[in-house]
Amino acid sequence: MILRYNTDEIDNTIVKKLNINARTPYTEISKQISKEIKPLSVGTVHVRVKKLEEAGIIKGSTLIIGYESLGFHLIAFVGILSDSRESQLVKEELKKIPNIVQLYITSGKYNLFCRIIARDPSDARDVISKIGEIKGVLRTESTICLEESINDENRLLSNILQQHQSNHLN
Amino acid sequence: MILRYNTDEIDNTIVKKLNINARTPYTEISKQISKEIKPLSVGTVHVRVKKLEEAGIIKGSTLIIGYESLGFHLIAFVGILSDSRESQLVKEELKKIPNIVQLYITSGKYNLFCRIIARDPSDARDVISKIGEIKGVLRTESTICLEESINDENRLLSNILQQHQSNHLN
DNA sequence: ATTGAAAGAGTCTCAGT
DNA sequence: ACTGAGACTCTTTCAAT
Repeated sequence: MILRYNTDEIDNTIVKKLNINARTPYTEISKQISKEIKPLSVGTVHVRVKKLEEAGIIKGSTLIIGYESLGFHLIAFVGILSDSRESQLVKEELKKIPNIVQLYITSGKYNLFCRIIARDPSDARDVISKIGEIKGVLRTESTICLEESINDENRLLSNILQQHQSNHLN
Repeated sequence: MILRYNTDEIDNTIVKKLNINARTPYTEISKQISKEIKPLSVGTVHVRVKKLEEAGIIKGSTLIIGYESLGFHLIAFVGILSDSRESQLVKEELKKIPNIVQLYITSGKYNLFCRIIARDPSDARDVISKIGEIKGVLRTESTICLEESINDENRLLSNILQQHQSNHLN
């Protein structure tokens, strides 16, 4: 259940700092906010983080992994056209492929659209073939990435939070 | 500088646990590995995390943000065809749009390919118009997402790490 | 590379405001 | 909603192995 919640400048600062480093100690957040905005105790930082979690704004924390360091150098986008009667089945088969890191049901040219991470062009070809061989998949169209310019899901965050309040939802 | 580094089962377990929750205490990781694999002190967990960071495998940690809770309900992929002589300029202009959370230079049908997060269809339309109005952009093609099935950059991780070693790089 | 210990730092809760 | 204090837990370093 997502609760209504209006964020203020203090929440925004907390989220921004934790977004840069999820292990930032709350004591340090408290110190910095006390200096930059207004005096704030550690206990309050703690309570605020809890509320942001309860509101569904902070869903958790995770590592930023260097896939390059692990030998994965290739990213591609794959549009999939599938038999609409088989779409549920196709989706389940796609979920079995670990290289698919994003998968969306889409409107427009394709029914499904995904982003894959692969070791190299040959590995990518294997993954794309595997997608093409799924029963119900009619056609795929791939876009190979040559260079990553932006990859940061939370890039929007500082812009949203500059508005000093979140939307009201239920 | 990325160093050569071979991960073992212990590194893999550390990465997996931190990936699920970046704030997992090292003491707890140490306890769990001691139970599941072999006795391991907290100090060693600490040293191993540091090495994984130095090797570029752990690049940092971040929050998982609930964009739905913040009023952002729409994801779209946008393929961009641009005048190749202006591509550097187009890229710089695209970087100014905060809704673009992924941006790649690509080969194939498009020169550039991006993924955007927007509040709603009308907001998405504004973002896509803004992209289309950039000098040097010839054409865009959008794919609107109806449903998110997978969105987890680190989904690959458990599969890679099951192999119990990383690739050798420099 | 790993340990165990120790000092310092951080977490988390709660009674009081 | 915030604070400050207290008990507990975690981090981080390091000499020893």
